[in-house]
Amino acid sequence: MRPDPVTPNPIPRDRAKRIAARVETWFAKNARDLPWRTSPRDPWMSLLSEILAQQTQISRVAERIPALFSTFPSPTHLAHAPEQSILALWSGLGYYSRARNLHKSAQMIRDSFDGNVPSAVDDLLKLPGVGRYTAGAIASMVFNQRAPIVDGNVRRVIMRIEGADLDPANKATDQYAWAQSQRLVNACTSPALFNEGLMELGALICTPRAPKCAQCPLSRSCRARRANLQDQIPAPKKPAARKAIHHAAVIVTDAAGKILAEQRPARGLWANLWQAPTLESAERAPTPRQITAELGVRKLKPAGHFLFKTTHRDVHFHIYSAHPAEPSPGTPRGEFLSPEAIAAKPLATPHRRILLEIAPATARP
DNA sequence: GAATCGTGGAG
DNA sequence: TCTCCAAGATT
Repeated sequence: MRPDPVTPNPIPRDRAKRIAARVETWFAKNARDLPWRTSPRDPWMSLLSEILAQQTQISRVAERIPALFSTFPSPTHLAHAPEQSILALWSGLGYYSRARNLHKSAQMIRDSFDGNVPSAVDDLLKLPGVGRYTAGAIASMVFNQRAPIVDGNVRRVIMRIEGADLDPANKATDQYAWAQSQRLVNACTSPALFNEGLMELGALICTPRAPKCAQCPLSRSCRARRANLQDQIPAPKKPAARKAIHHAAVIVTDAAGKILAEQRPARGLWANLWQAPTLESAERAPTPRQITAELGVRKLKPAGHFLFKTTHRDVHFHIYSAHPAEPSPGTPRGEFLSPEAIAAKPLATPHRRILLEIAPATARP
């Protein structure tokens, strides 16, 4: 950390009141127009937007909310729909466990909360996929309760105004942020206005890089600014090491032009999503011999390759085309589907390209 | 409790 | 191109 760290102290009550009032005033004038910011707020649309917003930029959430909310206008609608239907709408968003948890949450809301999104933090925490932040966000922003929230924005704003140059990897830093968030929300006038305003301030003004201190309503109270440390707080986290892995994806086309697709395992990367039959290897690319043996296909032909990067892996995709083995004893995992049926499946993102772009371009029998 | 879970925007 | 990280949660 910095050679001269500032000691973290609880925000005094009068300072907290002053800061909260400035945030509320600023937010009343500077709030973005977002689909879920209706008056009054719809609790279900708010929950949808909060789940979507986990580790996802707000602009992308705003794009997706209309389709999701019109397809599932209430928890009950989603509770009665197949899991695949929400997964399909989630395509390309990442963190697909959010979609599966949301489906379970909708059923829990239907069965245990009379179809209404609960308002108490303790009840919200019972919903799968709803953690401390999301529970506090719904309780405060929708139901105006004095619940603290800490997301990336709030953590950054608090650390800066307090000049708290703490190790982001340290668990104590998290506790510190939650404690300060609680003191601030205790001192504000409207928890709904203040909490959402604090996040908005972090998103628009107190940004990770090049914060717009000249426009900030808290600049005079900001200790990082006073010490010209706003660019060093918070300190960056260590990047996660990425591992290379090889996937051999095989486009199998039958005589009728249908394409083989299989569902991925329920755990791990792209859990439950669909893909072209795939072999994975940590060391090297699977050989044609391994592929034909494992997948029970014939006439294997190379059809391209590309690199797909995720946070933790560099996935080298080796694409092949092939025909089904005849007769069928070895006939592979998955099922033959029309291109239209495949397009409607929740596809693992790289397989969207493989099955919808590369497959039509490969030769057919 | 460290590792895992995606994808894309912004600089 | 490369880094950082986004309205975090789960195991």
